[in-house]
Amino acid sequence: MTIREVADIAGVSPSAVSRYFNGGPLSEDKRKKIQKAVKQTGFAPSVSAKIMRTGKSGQIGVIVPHIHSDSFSHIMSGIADRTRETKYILILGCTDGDRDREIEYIKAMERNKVEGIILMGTVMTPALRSAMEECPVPIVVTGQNFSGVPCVYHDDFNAMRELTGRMLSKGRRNIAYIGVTEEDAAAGRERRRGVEAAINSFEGGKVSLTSVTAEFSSESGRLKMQEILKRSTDTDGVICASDFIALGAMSAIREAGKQIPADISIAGIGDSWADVIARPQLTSVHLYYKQCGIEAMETLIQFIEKNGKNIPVRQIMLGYDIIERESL
Amino acid sequence: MTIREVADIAGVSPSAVSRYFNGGPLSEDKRKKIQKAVKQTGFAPSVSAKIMRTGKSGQIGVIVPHIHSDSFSHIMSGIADRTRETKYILILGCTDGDRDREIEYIKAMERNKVEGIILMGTVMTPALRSAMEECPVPIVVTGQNFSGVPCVYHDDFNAMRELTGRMLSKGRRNIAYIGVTEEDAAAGRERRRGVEAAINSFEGGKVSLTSVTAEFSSESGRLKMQEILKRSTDTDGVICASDFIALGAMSAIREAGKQIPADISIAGIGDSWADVIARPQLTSVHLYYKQCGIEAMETLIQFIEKNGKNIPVRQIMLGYDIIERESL
DNA sequence: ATTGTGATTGAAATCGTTTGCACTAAATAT
DNA sequence: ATATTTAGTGCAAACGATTTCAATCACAAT
Repeated sequence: MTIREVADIAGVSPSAVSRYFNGGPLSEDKRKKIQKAVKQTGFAPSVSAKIMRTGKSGQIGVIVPHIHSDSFSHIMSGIADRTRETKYILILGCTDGDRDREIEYIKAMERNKVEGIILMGTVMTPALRSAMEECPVPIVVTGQNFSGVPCVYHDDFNAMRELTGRMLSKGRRNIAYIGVTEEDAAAGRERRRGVEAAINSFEGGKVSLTSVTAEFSSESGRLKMQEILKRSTDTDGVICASDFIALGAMSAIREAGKQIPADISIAGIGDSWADVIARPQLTSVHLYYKQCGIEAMETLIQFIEKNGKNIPVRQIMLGYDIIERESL
Repeated sequence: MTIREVADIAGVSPSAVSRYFNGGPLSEDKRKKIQKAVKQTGFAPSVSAKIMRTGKSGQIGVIVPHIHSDSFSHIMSGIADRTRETKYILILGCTDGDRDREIEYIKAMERNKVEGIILMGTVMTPALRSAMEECPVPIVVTGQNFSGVPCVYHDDFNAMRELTGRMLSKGRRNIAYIGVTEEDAAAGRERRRGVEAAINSFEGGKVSLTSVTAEFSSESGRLKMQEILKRSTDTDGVICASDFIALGAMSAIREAGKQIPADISIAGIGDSWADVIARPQLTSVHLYYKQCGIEAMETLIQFIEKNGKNIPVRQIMLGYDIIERESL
């Protein structure tokens, strides 16, 4: 079924039918006739022909490291929500944590004529930066503050600073921090800096800090906590760079026969739904993941509609909420 | 940059360049020249022009109710994994549980010339069935056994039957079942039937069963469990239609001052990662979600390549593993 | 009666590929 | 030596929309 056939049935020219769909000048008379023919045939214009002619695809690409993952899937959900209110459709690329694939997807999406890309950021490499610079379509990054690039991210630094401050104010003085790789600027560097800032600026007495680096998993958190408990027996507070890690660390603490929070208090970040399942319930920081997705989409759409011109790079930092539960 | 320009640079005809990419007859000489020109210009053929001409888009649509959700995101992850090994790209439609949107997406994807669709099934309505029948591209359903439609799903019935049997064999005789709406054939009807089958065929003595229906959430599980505890004080075993529900129910049991599993044992299904976070750890049934996604993609590709002709409808039922933990 | 105005209208060009076809030249079979 | 295949080649016609442009028409103003 083509626009020509519909035109024939309605007794008008193809141009008229096109105008019917895209809103050019059209008499009421023909509008009616076309409407009838369209309803009768169930005709819908071919998207690819439209792309060909106009160069606009109505497609937006999303690149995500892992689609299962509390944070990414919530961001995704925000993106999908906002997308639904628009004319755009979503193309998904899942890298499974492979950095080369990230770049491949940018190029593949470019070839598919997406109008914009949302990249859920993890680590920024030089190769990625140049791929982004070469990319002719706008890219918005989530979860990371990549300099010079539009992005929507969380206030990881202050979230961790305040969280740590909260722990210090409850009298804990021998803090352990279980972080993640510094390659991840947001979850790695910023969060660690937040913890350190809180400790360095604390004026209520002497405080010690031991830091270790873990993977993004519960099991890794457990292992690292075991190490810490073996090394420094006086640890009385643990801050973790993710809830996964924290929940694993809780197991280790319990296995070592210590009470939470009596002997050791602990907190994570991410406000995972499992936090309230754990006993004691885990104190955490709520990050606005879904909102992050919505704002990213918003930013991208603005970029696309304004053709990326005369519009300053927008970097949005979202706030956070400390959710105090039993573990602190 | 078009195929024509590259052809000019390489000093050949556009046809030759096309054949270079798609593998028609081509002399080694020209192949070299074209390769050089392509590398030099970084040319990649326009996808939409290709779609226009061939009618094949290389796109596969995925319709998902909620992208965050342990089960759906794992299926999605399987789909993405398998897709990566193919020439296809993924288009995502997230319905947020809206059934009308499910149908809208089928039509929208059809318009976008996807070559096939994977639909993560929840409830099959007459409207959905007719939308699927009218759809000219193949559709594979996951998680549900829709009659006459290719699908990949789990053996919900036997999973629950065996799980319940396991509980009975540990001496529990007053079973409560917290299910979900029967509209969902897999999670609702099949799982309930499995529980009932185990109880009806049990020959080791008298067994009682009380059933209630909950939502798919932890909070709902907690509320329903409170009801049950109020109603029948002798309940000594609880089976839940999801891990979420079970984890919520555990809270209620604990709040009522009962011990798990001493007073009441409990089990769920889904093998969520939070099961091992909970105390006691929750017994559950592992379902092969990721594999489900992989097989769905596999089935769909076969359908597409064979043009959907002369190929019997494939309905794949995947097995399960009962993961016995502390709560049983 | 003539001209000007503004709204409709359809013919035709265009977007960037793929592919059927006709054709050549070389290789093989008769 | 001739006939037949075979591989390689480029021309030109699609694919199905949008959009420019010139033509048409009704109507008002001169």
